[in-house]
Amino acid sequence: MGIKVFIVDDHYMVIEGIRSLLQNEKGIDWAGHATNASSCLAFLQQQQPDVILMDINLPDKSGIDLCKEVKERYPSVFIIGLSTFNQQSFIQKMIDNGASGYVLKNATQAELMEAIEIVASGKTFLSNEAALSLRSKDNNDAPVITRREKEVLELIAEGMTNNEVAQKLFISPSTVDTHRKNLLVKFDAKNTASLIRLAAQHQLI
Amino acid sequence: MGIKVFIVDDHYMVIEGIRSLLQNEKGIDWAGHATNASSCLAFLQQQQPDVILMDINLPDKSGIDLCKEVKERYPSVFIIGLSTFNQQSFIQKMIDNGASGYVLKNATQAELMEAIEIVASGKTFLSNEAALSLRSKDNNDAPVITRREKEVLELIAEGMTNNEVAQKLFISPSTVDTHRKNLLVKFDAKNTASLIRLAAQHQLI
DNA sequence: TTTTATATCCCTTTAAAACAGGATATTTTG
DNA sequence: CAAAATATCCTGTTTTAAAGGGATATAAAA
Repeated sequence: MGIKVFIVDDHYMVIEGIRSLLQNEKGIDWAGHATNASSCLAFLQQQQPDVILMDINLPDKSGIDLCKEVKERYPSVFIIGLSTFNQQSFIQKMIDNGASGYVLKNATQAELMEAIEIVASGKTFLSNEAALSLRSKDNNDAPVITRREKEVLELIAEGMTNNEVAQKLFISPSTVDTHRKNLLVKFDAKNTASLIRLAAQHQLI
Repeated sequence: MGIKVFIVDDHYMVIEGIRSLLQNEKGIDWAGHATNASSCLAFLQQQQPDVILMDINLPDKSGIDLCKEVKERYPSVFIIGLSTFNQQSFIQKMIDNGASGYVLKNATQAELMEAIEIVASGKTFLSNEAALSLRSKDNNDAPVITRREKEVLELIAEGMTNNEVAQKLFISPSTVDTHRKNLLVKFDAKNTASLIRLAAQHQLI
Protein backbone atom coordinates (compact mmCIF):
# COMPACT_ATOMS: atom_id res chain seq x y z
CA MET A 1 0.00 0.00 0.00
CA GLY A 2 1.85 3.07 -1.27
CA ILE A 3 1.15 6.76 -1.12
CA LYS A 4 -2.15 7.51 -2.87
CA VAL A 5 -1.54 10.38 -5.30
CA PHE A 6 -4.25 12.38 -7.06
CA ILE A 7 -3.71 15.03 -9.74
CA VAL A 8 -5.67 18.13 -10.67
CA ASP A 9 -4.48 19.78 -13.84
CA ASP A 10 -6.36 21.05 -16.84
CA HIS A 11 -3.67 19.84 -19.23
CA TYR A 12 -4.12 16.29 -20.30
CA MET A 13 -0.47 16.06 -21.32
CA VAL A 14 0.72 17.03 -17.87
CA ILE A 15 -1.55 14.44 -16.27
CA GLU A 16 -0.21 11.82 -18.65
CA GLY A 17 3.32 12.95 -17.97
CA ILE A 18 2.96 12.64 -14.24
CA ARG A 19 1.21 9.32 -14.51
CA SER A 20 4.02 8.09 -16.72
CA LEU A 21 6.63 9.34 -14.26
CA LEU A 22 4.93 7.66 -11.31
CA GLN A 23 3.51 4.47 -12.74
CA ASN A 24 6.55 2.31 -12.15
CA GLU A 25 7.21 3.63 -8.68
CA LYS A 26 6.46 1.02 -6.06
CA GLY A 27 5.70 3.43 -3.26
CA ILE A 28 3.05 5.27 -5.27
CA ASP A 29 -0.57 4.38 -5.95
CA TRP A 30 -2.40 6.30 -8.63
CA ALA A 31 -5.64 7.57 -7.10
CA GLY A 32 -6.89 9.31 -10.21
CA HIS A 33 -7.06 12.73 -11.77
CA ALA A 34 -9.32 15.70 -12.41
CA THR A 35 -9.12 18.47 -14.96
CA ASN A 36 -10.94 21.08 -12.92
CA ALA A 37 -11.67 22.11 -9.34
CA SER A 38 -15.27 20.92 -9.13
CA SER A 39 -14.57 17.37 -10.25
CA CYS A 40 -11.66 17.33 -7.83
CA LEU A 41 -14.01 18.23 -4.99
CA ALA A 42 -16.51 15.65 -6.19
CA PHE A 43 -13.81 12.99 -6.11
CA LEU A 44 -12.78 13.94 -2.59
CA GLN A 45 -16.32 13.33 -1.36
CA GLN A 46 -15.87 9.69 -2.35
CA GLN A 47 -12.33 9.12 -1.18
CA GLN A 48 -9.28 10.99 0.04
CA PRO A 49 -5.82 10.46 -1.39
CA ASP A 50 -2.69 11.07 0.66
CA VAL A 51 -1.24 13.69 -1.66
CA ILE A 52 -2.80 15.95 -4.29
CA LEU A 53 -0.66 17.47 -7.02
CA MET A 54 -2.54 20.67 -7.78
CA ASP A 55 -2.05 23.00 -10.72
CA ILE A 56 -2.34 26.69 -9.95
CA ASN A 57 -4.27 27.45 -13.12
CA LEU A 58 -7.58 25.64 -13.37
CA PRO A 59 -10.48 26.52 -15.65
CA ASP A 60 -13.15 27.00 -12.99
CA LYS A 61 -11.20 28.16 -9.95
CA SER A 62 -7.63 29.04 -9.08
CA GLY A 63 -5.57 26.30 -7.50
CA ILE A 64 -4.88 28.76 -4.70
CA ASP A 65 -8.56 28.91 -3.77
CA LEU A 66 -9.07 25.21 -4.30
CA CYS A 67 -6.14 24.49 -2.00
CA LYS A 68 -7.77 26.43 0.80
CA GLU A 69 -11.12 24.72 0.29
CA VAL A 70 -9.62 21.24 0.24
CA LYS A 71 -7.53 21.83 3.36
CA GLU A 72 -10.57 23.16 5.23
CA ARG A 73 -12.65 20.10 4.43
CA TYR A 74 -9.93 17.45 4.41
CA PRO A 75 -7.05 18.61 6.60
CA SER A 76 -5.32 15.24 6.40
CA VAL A 77 -4.77 15.51 2.65
CA PHE A 78 -1.40 16.98 1.74
CA ILE A 79 -1.19 19.28 -1.24
CA ILE A 80 1.70 20.01 -3.57
CA GLY A 81 1.34 23.09 -5.77
CA LEU A 82 2.24 22.50 -9.39
CA SER A 83 2.97 25.31 -11.79
CA THR A 84 5.07 26.52 -14.63
CA PHE A 85 5.38 29.84 -12.86
CA ASN A 86 8.17 30.28 -10.40
CA GLN A 87 6.55 33.31 -8.84
CA GLN A 88 7.10 34.11 -5.24
CA SER A 89 3.54 35.41 -4.81
CA PHE A 90 1.99 32.16 -6.08
CA ILE A 91 4.23 29.97 -4.01
CA GLN A 92 3.57 32.02 -0.88
CA LYS A 93 -0.19 31.95 -1.41
CA MET A 94 -0.27 28.20 -1.88
CA ILE A 95 1.74 27.71 1.31
CA ASP A 96 -0.47 30.22 3.13
CA ASN A 97 -3.52 28.26 2.04
CA GLY A 98 -2.18 25.03 3.46
CA ALA A 99 -0.07 23.51 0.70
CA SER A 100 2.85 21.40 1.89
CA GLY A 101 4.95 21.78 -1.22
CA TYR A 102 5.56 23.46 -4.53
CA VAL A 103 7.05 21.84 -7.59
CA LEU A 104 7.67 23.33 -11.02
CA LYS A 105 6.43 21.49 -14.07
CA ASN A 106 9.94 21.13 -15.40
CA ALA A 107 10.82 18.99 -12.38
CA THR A 108 12.49 15.64 -12.95
CA GLN A 109 11.06 12.33 -11.84
CA ALA A 110 13.50 12.21 -8.93
CA GLU A 111 12.45 15.64 -7.75
CA LEU A 112 8.76 14.81 -8.01
CA MET A 113 9.21 11.56 -6.09
CA GLU A 114 11.19 13.35 -3.41
CA ALA A 115 8.46 15.96 -3.08
CA ILE A 116 5.68 13.37 -2.76
CA GLU A 117 7.54 11.34 -0.17
CA ILE A 118 8.53 14.29 1.96
CA VAL A 119 5.09 15.85 1.84
CA ALA A 120 3.34 12.55 2.60
CA SER A 121 5.40 12.34 5.78
CA GLY A 122 3.99 15.66 6.90
CA LYS A 123 6.96 17.84 6.05
CA THR A 124 7.24 20.64 3.54
CA PHE A 125 8.98 20.45 0.17
CA LEU A 126 9.95 23.32 -2.07
CA SER A 127 11.81 22.77 -5.30
CA ASN A 128 15.19 24.47 -5.53
CA GLU A 129 13.93 27.25 -7.76
CA ALA A 130 10.83 27.80 -5.66
CA ALA A 131 12.85 28.03 -2.46
CA LEU A 132 15.24 30.49 -4.09
CA SER A 133 12.36 32.55 -5.32
CA LEU A 134 10.89 32.74 -1.84
CA ARG A 135 14.17 33.93 -0.38
CA SER A 136 14.98 36.43 -3.11
CA LYS A 137 15.38 39.98 -1.96
CA ASP A 138 13.77 41.65 -4.92
CA ASN A 139 10.71 40.47 -3.18
CA ASN A 140 8.21 43.07 -4.30
CA ASP A 141 5.56 41.58 -2.13
CA ALA A 142 1.95 42.29 -2.86
CA PRO A 143 0.49 44.43 -0.08
CA VAL A 144 -2.03 42.84 2.24
CA ILE A 145 -5.49 44.01 1.26
CA THR A 146 -8.81 43.12 2.79
CA ARG A 147 -11.57 41.16 1.09
CA ARG A 148 -13.61 44.29 0.60
CA GLU A 149 -10.67 46.19 -0.81
CA LYS A 150 -10.07 43.39 -3.28
CA GLU A 151 -13.71 43.52 -4.37
CA VAL A 152 -13.46 47.24 -4.92
CA LEU A 153 -10.14 46.86 -6.71
CA GLU A 154 -11.57 44.32 -9.12
CA LEU A 155 -14.53 46.49 -9.96
CA ILE A 156 -12.32 49.51 -10.51
CA ALA A 157 -10.15 47.39 -12.81
CA GLU A 158 -13.25 46.57 -14.82
CA GLY A 159 -13.67 50.25 -15.49
CA MET A 160 -16.34 51.15 -12.96
CA THR A 161 -16.49 54.57 -11.36
CA ASN A 162 -16.89 55.10 -7.63
CA ASN A 163 -20.62 55.56 -8.08
CA GLU A 164 -20.99 52.40 -10.08
CA VAL A 165 -18.99 50.38 -7.59
CA ALA A 166 -21.11 51.83 -4.79
CA GLN A 167 -24.32 50.76 -6.50
CA LYS A 168 -22.94 47.31 -7.21
CA LEU A 169 -21.86 46.73 -3.61
CA PHE A 170 -24.82 48.54 -2.01
CA ILE A 171 -22.58 50.98 -0.17
CA SER A 172 -22.05 54.73 -0.30
CA PRO A 173 -19.77 56.29 -2.91
CA SER A 174 -17.89 57.80 0.02
CA THR A 175 -17.03 54.35 1.25
CA VAL A 176 -15.75 53.33 -2.14
CA ASP A 177 -13.64 56.47 -2.14
CA THR A 178 -12.18 55.51 1.21
CA HIS A 179 -11.35 51.99 0.06
CA ARG A 180 -9.77 53.50 -3.01
CA LYS A 181 -7.65 55.85 -0.93
CA ASN A 182 -6.51 52.95 1.22
CA LEU A 183 -5.63 50.92 -1.86
CA LEU A 184 -3.50 53.78 -3.19
CA VAL A 185 -1.66 53.96 0.13
CA LYS A 186 -1.19 50.20 0.44
CA PHE A 187 0.17 49.84 -3.08
CA ASP A 188 2.12 53.08 -2.80
CA ALA A 189 0.46 54.09 -6.05
CA LYS A 190 0.16 57.63 -7.29
CA ASN A 191 -3.13 57.15 -9.11
CA THR A 192 -5.50 54.58 -10.54
CA ALA A 193 -3.24 53.79 -13.48
CA SER A 194 -0.29 52.75 -11.35
CA LEU A 195 -2.61 51.03 -8.89
CA ILE A 196 -4.03 48.79 -11.59
CA ARG A 197 -0.60 48.11 -13.06
CA LEU A 198 0.78 47.04 -9.69
CA ALA A 199 -2.29 44.95 -8.95
CA ALA A 200 -1.93 43.24 -12.31
CA GLN A 201 1.75 42.57 -11.68
CA HIS A 202 0.84 40.90 -8.42
CA GLN A 203 -1.89 38.88 -10.10
CA LEU A 204 -4.55 40.42 -7.91
CA ILE A 205 -6.88 41.20 -10.80
CA MET B 1 9.04 3.17 -40.42
CA GLY B 2 6.60 5.57 -38.80
CA ILE B 3 6.47 9.32 -38.56
CA LYS B 4 9.52 10.60 -36.70
CA VAL B 5 8.35 12.98 -33.99
CA PHE B 6 10.55 15.34 -32.00
CA ILE B 7 9.47 17.49 -29.05
CA VAL B 8 10.71 20.86 -27.77
CA ASP B 9 9.20 21.85 -24.46
CA ASP B 10 10.80 23.18 -21.32
CA HIS B 11 8.43 21.19 -19.11
CA TYR B 12 9.69 17.74 -18.42
CA MET B 13 6.20 16.61 -17.46
CA VAL B 14 4.77 17.63 -20.80
CA ILE B 15 7.53 15.79 -22.64
CA GLU B 16 6.81 12.70 -20.55
CA GLY B 17 3.11 13.11 -21.17
CA ILE B 18 3.49 13.26 -24.91
CA ARG B 19 5.94 10.40 -24.96
CA SER B 20 3.49 8.37 -22.92
CA LEU B 21 0.65 9.27 -25.27
CA LEU B 22 2.65 8.32 -28.35
CA GLN B 23 4.77 5.37 -27.23
CA ASN B 24 2.27 2.69 -28.11
CA GLU B 25 1.30 4.18 -31.44
CA LYS B 26 2.63 2.07 -34.30
CA GLY B 27 2.80 4.86 -36.83
CA ILE B 28 4.98 7.03 -34.60
CA ASP B 29 8.71 6.89 -33.97
CA TRP B 30 10.09 8.87 -31.09
CA ALA B 31 12.95 10.98 -32.43
CA GLY B 32 13.82 12.61 -29.13
CA HIS B 33 13.26 15.79 -27.21
CA ALA B 34 14.81 19.10 -26.24
CA THR B 35 14.04 21.47 -23.42
CA ASN B 36 15.24 24.61 -25.15
CA ALA B 37 15.68 26.16 -28.58
CA SER B 38 19.45 25.81 -28.86
CA SER B 39 19.55 22.10 -28.13
CA CYS B 40 16.70 21.67 -30.59
CA LEU B 41 18.77 23.37 -33.29
CA ALA B 42 21.79 21.27 -32.32
CA PHE B 43 19.73 18.10 -32.72
CA LEU B 44 18.50 19.19 -36.14
CA GLN B 45 22.09 19.50 -37.39
CA GLN B 46 22.44 15.76 -36.80
CA GLN B 47 19.11 14.54 -38.08
CA GLN B 48 15.71 15.82 -39.11
CA PRO B 49 12.45 14.41 -37.80
CA ASP B 50 9.25 14.52 -39.83
CA VAL B 51 7.29 16.51 -37.26
CA ILE B 52 8.34 18.77 -34.39
CA LEU B 53 5.95 19.50 -31.55
CA MET B 54 7.09 22.92 -30.44
CA ASP B 55 6.13 24.77 -27.27
CA ILE B 56 5.59 28.50 -27.64
CA ASN B 57 7.32 29.30 -24.36
CA LEU B 58 10.93 28.26 -24.24
CA PRO B 59 13.59 29.50 -21.86
CA ASP B 60 16.07 30.83 -24.40
CA LYS B 61 13.88 31.84 -27.35
CA SER B 62 10.18 31.99 -28.16
CA GLY B 63 8.75 29.07 -30.07
CA ILE B 64 7.54 31.60 -32.60
CA ASP B 65 11.08 32.66 -33.44
CA LEU B 66 12.41 29.12 -33.30
CA CYS B 67 9.69 28.03 -35.71
CA LYS B 68 10.83 30.59 -38.27
CA GLU B 69 14.47 29.60 -37.90
CA VAL B 70 13.79 25.88 -38.24
CA LYS B 71 11.60 26.32 -41.31
CA GLU B 72 14.24 28.48 -42.98
CA ARG B 73 16.95 25.88 -42.49
CA TYR B 74 14.89 22.71 -42.79
CA PRO B 75 11.79 23.43 -44.90
CA SER B 76 10.84 19.77 -45.06
CA VAL B 77 10.28 19.51 -41.31
CA PHE B 78 6.68 20.11 -40.30
CA ILE B 79 6.01 21.97 -37.10
CA ILE B 80 3.05 21.81 -34.73
CA GLY B 81 2.74 24.65 -32.23
CA LEU B 82 2.02 23.51 -28.71
CA SER B 83 0.71 25.81 -26.02
CA THR B 84 -1.57 26.23 -23.08
CA PHE B 85 -2.62 29.57 -24.49
CA ASN B 86 -5.47 29.67 -26.92
CA GLN B 87 -4.58 33.14 -28.10
CA GLN B 88 -5.24 34.21 -31.61
CA SER B 89 -2.04 36.22 -31.85
CA PHE B 90 0.13 33.25 -30.90
CA ILE B 91 -1.62 30.87 -33.26
CA GLN B 92 -1.44 33.34 -36.11
CA LYS B 93 2.23 34.05 -35.54
CA MET B 94 3.14 30.37 -35.51
CA ILE B 95 1.26 29.80 -38.76
CA ASP B 96 2.84 32.92 -40.26
CA ASN B 97 6.26 31.55 -39.35
CA GLY B 98 5.64 28.28 -41.13
CA ALA B 99 3.94 26.03 -38.59
CA SER B 100 1.54 23.48 -40.05
CA GLY B 101 -0.57 23.06 -36.94
CA TYR B 102 -1.48 24.21 -33.47
CA VAL B 103 -2.56 21.98 -30.61
CA LEU B 104 -3.45 22.95 -27.06
CA LYS B 105 -1.81 21.13 -24.19
CA ASN B 106 -5.14 19.88 -22.95
CA ALA B 107 -5.56 17.93 -26.19
CA THR B 108 -6.45 14.23 -26.01
CA GLN B 109 -4.35 11.48 -27.43
CA ALA B 110 -6.71 11.12 -30.39
CA GLU B 111 -6.46 14.79 -31.19
CA LEU B 112 -2.68 14.75 -30.96
CA MET B 113 -2.42 11.72 -33.22
CA GLU B 114 -4.75 13.28 -35.72
CA ALA B 115 -2.67 16.44 -35.75
CA ILE B 116 0.58 14.57 -36.30
CA GLU B 117 -0.78 12.46 -39.12
CA ILE B 118 -2.44 15.33 -40.94
CA VAL B 119 0.59 17.59 -40.61
CA ALA B 120 3.00 14.84 -41.69
CA SER B 121 1.01 14.51 -44.91
CA GLY B 122 1.66 18.16 -45.65
CA LYS B 123 -1.72 19.53 -44.63
CA THR B 124 -2.58 21.94 -41.83
CA PHE B 125 -4.21 21.02 -38.54
CA LEU B 126 -5.74 23.36 -35.99
CA SER B 127 -7.40 22.05 -32.85
CA ASN B 128 -11.05 22.91 -32.47
CA GLU B 129 -10.43 25.63 -29.94
CA ALA B 130 -7.57 27.10 -31.92
CA ALA B 131 -9.64 27.20 -35.10
CA LEU B 132 -12.51 28.83 -33.24
CA SER B 133 -10.16 31.35 -31.73
CA LEU B 134 -8.82 32.28 -35.15
CA ARG B 135 -12.32 32.81 -36.48
CA SER B 136 -13.79 34.46 -33.41
CA LYS B 137 -14.84 38.04 -33.69
CA ASP B 138 -14.48 38.80 -30.00
CA ASN B 139 -10.90 38.52 -30.76
CA ASN B 140 -9.12 38.64 -27.44
CA ASP B 141 -6.16 39.95 -29.30
CA ALA B 142 -4.26 43.02 -28.33
CA PRO B 143 -5.19 45.98 -30.48
CA VAL B 144 -2.59 47.37 -32.85
CA ILE B 145 -1.06 50.44 -31.28
CA THR B 146 1.67 52.66 -32.61
CA ARG B 147 5.10 53.05 -31.10
CA ARG B 148 4.22 56.45 -29.73
CA GLU B 149 0.98 55.20 -28.24
CA LYS B 150 2.88 52.41 -26.51
CA GLU B 151 5.32 54.92 -25.04
CA VAL B 152 2.46 57.00 -23.71
CA LEU B 153 0.69 53.91 -22.41
CA GLU B 154 3.75 52.80 -20.47
CA LEU B 155 4.21 56.19 -18.88
CA ILE B 156 0.53 56.35 -17.93
CA ALA B 157 0.87 52.90 -16.37
CA GLU B 158 3.74 54.22 -14.30
CA GLY B 159 1.38 56.73 -12.78
CA MET B 160 2.24 59.83 -14.76
CA THR B 161 -0.36 62.46 -15.54
CA ASN B 162 -0.81 63.93 -19.01
CA ASN B 163 1.36 66.87 -18.08
CA GLU B 164 4.14 64.69 -16.77
CA VAL B 165 4.07 62.47 -19.84
CA ALA B 166 4.16 65.59 -22.02
CA GLN B 167 7.24 66.88 -20.24
CA LYS B 168 8.95 63.51 -20.45
CA LEU B 169 8.33 63.15 -24.18
CA PHE B 170 8.81 66.84 -25.03
CA ILE B 171 5.35 67.16 -26.53
CA SER B 172 2.26 69.12 -25.66
CA PRO B 173 -0.19 67.85 -23.03
CA SER B 174 -2.83 68.08 -25.74
CA THR B 175 -0.96 65.53 -27.78
CA VAL B 176 -0.74 63.19 -24.83
CA ASP B 177 -4.46 63.63 -24.37
CA THR B 178 -5.06 62.69 -27.99
CA HIS B 179 -2.91 59.57 -27.72
CA ARG B 180 -4.79 58.71 -24.57
CA LYS B 181 -8.14 59.10 -26.29
CA ASN B 182 -6.98 56.89 -29.13
CA LEU B 183 -5.77 54.26 -26.69
CA LEU B 184 -9.17 54.20 -24.99
CA VAL B 185 -10.86 53.71 -28.35
CA LYS B 186 -8.43 51.03 -29.54
CA PHE B 187 -8.74 49.02 -26.34
CA ASP B 188 -12.46 49.70 -26.10
CA ALA B 189 -11.78 50.83 -22.55
CA LYS B 190 -14.09 52.99 -20.52
CA ASN B 191 -11.39 54.72 -18.52
CA THR B 192 -7.75 54.53 -17.46
CA ALA B 193 -8.38 51.69 -15.02
CA SER B 194 -9.79 49.32 -17.64
CA LEU B 195 -7.20 50.49 -20.16
CA ILE B 196 -4.34 49.52 -17.88
CA ARG B 197 -5.98 46.23 -16.96
CA LEU B 198 -6.44 45.29 -20.62
CA ALA B 199 -2.92 46.39 -21.48
CA ALA B 200 -1.58 44.27 -18.64
CA GLN B 201 -3.62 41.28 -19.77
CA HIS B 202 -2.11 41.60 -23.22
CA GLN B 203 1.39 41.90 -21.77
CA LEU B 204 1.84 45.36 -23.24
CA ILE B 205 3.08 46.93 -20.03
C1' DT C 1 -0.38 60.26 -56.66
C1' DT C 2 -3.94 60.11 -53.64
C1' DT C 3 -5.35 58.04 -49.66
C1' DT C 4 -4.29 56.43 -45.05
C1' DA C 5 -1.86 56.31 -40.83
C1' DT C 6 0.71 58.67 -37.60
C1' DA C 7 1.92 62.42 -34.77
C1' DT C 8 1.23 66.77 -33.49
C1' DC C 9 -1.66 70.67 -31.38
C1' DC C 10 -5.89 73.46 -29.56
C1' DC C 11 -10.59 74.64 -26.99
C1' DT C 12 -14.57 73.66 -23.92
C1' DT C 13 -17.42 71.25 -20.70
C1' DT C 14 -18.42 67.65 -17.66
C1' DA C 15 -17.26 63.78 -14.87
C1' DA C 16 -14.28 61.59 -12.00
C1' DA C 17 -10.41 60.99 -9.06
C1' DA C 18 -7.18 62.67 -5.62
C1' DC C 19 -6.38 65.02 -1.39
C1' DA C 20 -7.47 66.67 3.26
C1' DG C 21 -9.35 65.64 7.44
C1' DG C 22 -12.59 64.12 9.81
C1' DA C 23 -16.30 60.37 12.34
C1' DT C 24 -18.60 55.89 13.94
C1' DA C 25 -19.89 50.96 14.29
C1' DT C 26 -18.41 46.35 13.98
C1' DT C 27 -15.21 42.57 13.88
C1' DT C 28 -11.01 40.35 14.97
C1' DT C 29 -7.45 39.41 17.74
C1' DG C 30 -3.81 39.61 21.35
C1' DC D 1 -11.62 42.73 27.74
C1' DA D 2 -9.14 46.28 25.33
C1' DA D 3 -6.76 47.33 21.24
C1' DA D 4 -6.39 46.94 16.48
C1' DA D 5 -8.23 46.24 12.11
C1' DT D 6 -11.99 46.68 9.10
C1' DA D 7 -15.93 48.75 7.00
C1' DT D 8 -18.82 52.29 6.87
C1' DC D 9 -20.04 57.35 6.10
C1' DC D 10 -19.44 62.64 5.78
C1' DT D 11 -17.93 67.69 3.88
C1' DG D 12 -15.11 70.03 1.39
C1' DT D 13 -11.34 71.58 -2.44
C1' DT D 14 -8.16 70.73 -6.14
C1' DT D 15 -6.45 68.18 -9.82
C1' DT D 16 -6.98 65.14 -13.57
C1' DA D 17 -9.35 62.59 -17.01
C1' DA D 18 -13.07 61.97 -20.42
C1' DA D 19 -15.90 63.46 -24.18
C1' DG D 20 -16.82 66.44 -27.71
C1' DG D 21 -15.48 69.08 -31.09
C1' DG D 22 -11.84 70.62 -34.05
C1' DA D 23 -6.99 71.33 -37.01
C1' DT D 24 -2.29 70.58 -39.50
C1' DA D 25 2.10 68.29 -41.17
C1' DT D 26 4.37 64.33 -42.53
C1' DA D 27 5.39 59.81 -43.73
C1' DA D 28 3.92 55.41 -45.52
C1' DA D 29 1.18 52.63 -48.41
C1' DA D 30 -2.06 51.59 -52.18
